[in-house]
Amino acid sequence: MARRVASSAKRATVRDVAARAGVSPGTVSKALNGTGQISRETRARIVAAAEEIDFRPNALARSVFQRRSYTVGLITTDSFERFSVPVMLGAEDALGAGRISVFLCDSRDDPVREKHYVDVLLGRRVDGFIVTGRSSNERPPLDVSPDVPVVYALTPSSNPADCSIVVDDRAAGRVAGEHLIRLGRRRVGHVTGPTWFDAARRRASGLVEALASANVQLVADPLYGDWTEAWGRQATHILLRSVQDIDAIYCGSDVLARGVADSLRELGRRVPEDVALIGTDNWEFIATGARPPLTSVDLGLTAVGRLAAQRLLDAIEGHPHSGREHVPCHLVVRGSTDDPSFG
Amino acid sequence: MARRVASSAKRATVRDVAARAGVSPGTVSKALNGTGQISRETRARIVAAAEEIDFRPNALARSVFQRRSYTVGLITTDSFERFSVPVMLGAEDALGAGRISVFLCDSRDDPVREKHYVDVLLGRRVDGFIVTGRSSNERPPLDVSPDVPVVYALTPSSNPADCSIVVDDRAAGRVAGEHLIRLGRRRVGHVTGPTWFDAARRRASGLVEALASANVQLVADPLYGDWTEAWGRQATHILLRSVQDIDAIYCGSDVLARGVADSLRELGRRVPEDVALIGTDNWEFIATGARPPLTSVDLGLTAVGRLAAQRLLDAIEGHPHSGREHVPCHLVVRGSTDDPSFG
DNA sequence: ATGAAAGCGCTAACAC
DNA sequence: GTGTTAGCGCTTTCAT
Repeated sequence: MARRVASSAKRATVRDVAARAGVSPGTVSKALNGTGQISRETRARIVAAAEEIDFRPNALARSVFQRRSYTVGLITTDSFERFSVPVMLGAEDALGAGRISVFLCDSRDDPVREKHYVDVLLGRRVDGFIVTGRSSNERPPLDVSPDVPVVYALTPSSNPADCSIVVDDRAAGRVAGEHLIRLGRRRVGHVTGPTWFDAARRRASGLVEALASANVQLVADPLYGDWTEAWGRQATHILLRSVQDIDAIYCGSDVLARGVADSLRELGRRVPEDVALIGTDNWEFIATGARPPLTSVDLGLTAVGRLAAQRLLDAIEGHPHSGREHVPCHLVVRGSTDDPSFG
Repeated sequence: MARRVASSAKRATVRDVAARAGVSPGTVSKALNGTGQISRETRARIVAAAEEIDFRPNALARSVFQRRSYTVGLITTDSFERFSVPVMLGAEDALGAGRISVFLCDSRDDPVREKHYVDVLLGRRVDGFIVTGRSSNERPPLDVSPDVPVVYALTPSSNPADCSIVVDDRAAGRVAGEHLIRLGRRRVGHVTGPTWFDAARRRASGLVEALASANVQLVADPLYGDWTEAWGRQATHILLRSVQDIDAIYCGSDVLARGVADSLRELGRRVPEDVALIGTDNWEFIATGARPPLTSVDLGLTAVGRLAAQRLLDAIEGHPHSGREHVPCHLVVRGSTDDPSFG
């Protein structure tokens, strides 16, 4: 007693149930799992006995010889920030529905921590891993034997053969551009994050592409900066100073778009009447809090997580996927492009 | 072969190591765990053999008879939003350091889902649970047998005997009030969230208390509304219309404070020169993005998670804690109260 | 339809 | 020091 820690209170086992129901342990197993042939009556007796003593089969013992734990490791390099969270949510949701439990690991972008987590979880015999992070930039593959399924979500593996589920940044830019063209805007500017974010460059090229289809060019080179409201404000000043008749701005993030919206208002331009404004991420909180609420491209982060989970389950079942897969994005229209006077 | 799914590739066992090192399985166990007496030489041989075949002990098998899994369940009622995330981060951090793995569960505030998760994790023989949520409001206790340790983080159990780690909302209001008094402000207003948030009411009373110590009263009743920027803006108009010489506003959240800051600027009041402004939460992103950056009360959410983990570990070791424990908050001073001209 | 026995991978107690 | 044995809780042949 004194040698046992508090948590290890003995719980009911198949043997207890067997004794109570007057059968053998093997029979209990069959009855409760629906395997083998059991008479209707004994099964009822066994089920009753199990409930009476609150029997809960020990999943660990089962996993030992099933060679499967029905658990997966979810590794985020990025202290679950704004972007990894929806991904994790989607993954957890999809896995939980399949009765798979999820181990949460925050590697903090530290390879040593990551290795540690992988080792521990391998010891726990996880069936696979989902790896996620902050950006669309590539990351080195997880260092595990090839027979352990791994799916990368949001942040793809640098090995193109690995299964990676990512957002479609290029399409995001395109969707924004097409919307602006549809609205009849022709003097379009672009404000975004740092050039070393693949996402920023891809969104820009998607935008350029969409505009080109309508024979429109950006009024100025994309303004690359950092992902802050302050840069959004500053970039607006730069843009308006150099371009007189700008009538639309697409931003690489909602945060940037907020900064832009604030500066536009202060400079006397009306949104959307004078300048239509589109953000990216569809971060509810930011988009709806802005004045006016922001039209934004939703990248489908939750769907990324959900799909990653699906692909991982497939791989675990022996049907691995390979290569990168893009999740479609979609536009969410709000006041910053939806001019009520045109309604 | 065909009957095995991909993930169940056979991994090395103690027996394999034993064969390779020319010893018995029992000896391998002792050598690798540092138990029993083993000659320096054989141990070296065993360790070498283990590494050669990449042996990783099966934690599940070990847990079966150790009656401990070294895992805990982390249940959030709240799709890890802004408030639960730092808590979870802190918990994961503290537990990971103690070689405990964390199961992530998003109950979405649905009792049925919660029960499901608890059942599954009990089957996995978790050593305990941490339960977290969005608000400071009480929640019903988790429905598990009393010998399973549970710690509530952020959202306390309605049973006061349960171990709950919470933020100190009253102190938050007090800290803000004391800071304003120290700055020489005497005409203080308060804008906050809905009355049915315990946190809102407690912060208000803490503020009132601090002001009272300096013989100061609020210039108007606290303005209760919702936790949005829009309400922050609206409340500012209300306040300024009814009170002429207001010189400070404390807000129940940073989001509210942002709305207030925007309206103050637009109404021609300078922050902090004319009106000092304090928010709550210290949400980096919001606080630093505001103009000027917001002074804010940091509630210590990460510390809540970390402490909850610590308390849970204690309980698992047989030293349960009982009752509510408050984590101290602290003020983070930024431009909205820090008038450079007084520097 | 049910029971007995063997075994998953690991460790602890007891021999030698 | 090291090997042998038994057993954690569960499942799965194989008898009966």
